Amino acid sequence: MSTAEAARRGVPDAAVARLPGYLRALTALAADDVASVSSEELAAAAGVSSAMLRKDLSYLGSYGVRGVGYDVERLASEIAAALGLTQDWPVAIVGMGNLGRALAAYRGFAERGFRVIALLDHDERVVGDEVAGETVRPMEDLPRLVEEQGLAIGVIATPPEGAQAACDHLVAAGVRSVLNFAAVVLAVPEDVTVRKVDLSTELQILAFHGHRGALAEAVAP
Amino acid sequence: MSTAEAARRGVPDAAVARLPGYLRALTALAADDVASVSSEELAAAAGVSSAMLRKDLSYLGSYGVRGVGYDVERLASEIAAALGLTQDWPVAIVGMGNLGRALAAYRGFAERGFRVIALLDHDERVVGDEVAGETVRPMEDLPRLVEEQGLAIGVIATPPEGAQAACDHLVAAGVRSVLNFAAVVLAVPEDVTVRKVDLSTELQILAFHGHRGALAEAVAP
DNA sequence: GCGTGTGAAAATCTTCACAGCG
DNA sequence: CGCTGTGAAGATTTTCACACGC
Repeated sequence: MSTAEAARRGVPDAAVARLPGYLRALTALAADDVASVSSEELAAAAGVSSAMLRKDLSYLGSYGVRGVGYDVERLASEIAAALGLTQDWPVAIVGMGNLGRALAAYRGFAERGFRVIALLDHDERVVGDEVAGETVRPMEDLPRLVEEQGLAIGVIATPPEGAQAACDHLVAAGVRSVLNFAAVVLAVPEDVTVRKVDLSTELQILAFHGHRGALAEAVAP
Repeated sequence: MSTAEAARRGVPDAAVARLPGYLRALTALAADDVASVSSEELAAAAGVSSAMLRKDLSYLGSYGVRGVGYDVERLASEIAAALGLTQDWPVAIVGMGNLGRALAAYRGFAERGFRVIALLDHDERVVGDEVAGETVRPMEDLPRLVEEQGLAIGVIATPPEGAQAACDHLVAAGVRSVLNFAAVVLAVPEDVTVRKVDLSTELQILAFHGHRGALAEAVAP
């Protein structure tokens, strides 16, 4: 089974969400010149069970050697291929407030082919500003960025009120992948994928667990 | 069934993860002076199905009225109680690099009882700096922050290399909830809850879907 | 009548455990 | 022999559909 075939079939969402973790662990191993790794070792490095790791990898194909393990380089490139990281992913950040500026300065994008090609804001008072060495552009530039530079991913870092409008602009221009940092639910056509990153939600989930732990302790100390 | 009882029993993790979304939608409705809402309406606002919303709420108790819907204020306070948001949650941010500084300046924490009470860094050249109006403290202050100020949540914004050490410091001081922005898997005792926020993982998942969409199109246009 | 609350069914995800292959 | 790959079992999550109570 080729990687392309595997990708075309259904790799379960839960498995896809773990692939970046495996890839990171493999990259770290490769940097330490480790050539081969067992499912047990790799699973430990990625923080999952070995059974789950093997099952996840089986959705991509059979890239291990029984009785031996996985070739680190080989497996890393298979996972990268499955995730679509052999191509370039031009990214635009929309919304140049506190968060947008922090993201623009963040170097984490550069890895793995995610290239920030534009910073945008709908506020004409912000357009033209210099942020992280780039000039902030108006939203009207989006269609050209998609057509001429293959813009594929939009990052929304606007205040909640402006997020849906920003998203609509991105979608209208042809962007089909959106990473949303704003605390709102975005409405999009079904061929558009949205993922949400929300600090406040994460803190509230932590609060639940902290709270629950305290309760459990009070009941059965 | 009281909220405390419900919290003590198992609310499924998947349901807990959605409660903050419901709470946000309810807060928005309350701000618009909406007094009552149906599961259909609230579900739409939170981006889930109405069946799922009702099931999730049923884990907390029966706070709706058949044939009518939910009282917005009442439901909001029940969910807040279930999440443990009636108490204060002092937060410390560890790591004053780019990301840590952005988080320190971010106002989103202030909501819902999450109060940033300290900014820390292990680098003595950074300790003493002024960030967002606060003086950066050394890691050694952690035990005192836990004892004297009830520090409950640690946010790790260090580079990957320093994340495990930062986490160990937090755990040793008695913090049992950690929000990890560093791209590593943290090892913690099992009574500590860790949640991870990772830009790079999210982008890779988006790449998978973008890639997959393109493949599907190539096969069956 | 209407919309909640909930058993039961369906779908999805995780773990188990071992056959199979190098 | 050792470790992968995988059916089958088990657990969890989501959806369905309708009884129930205001």
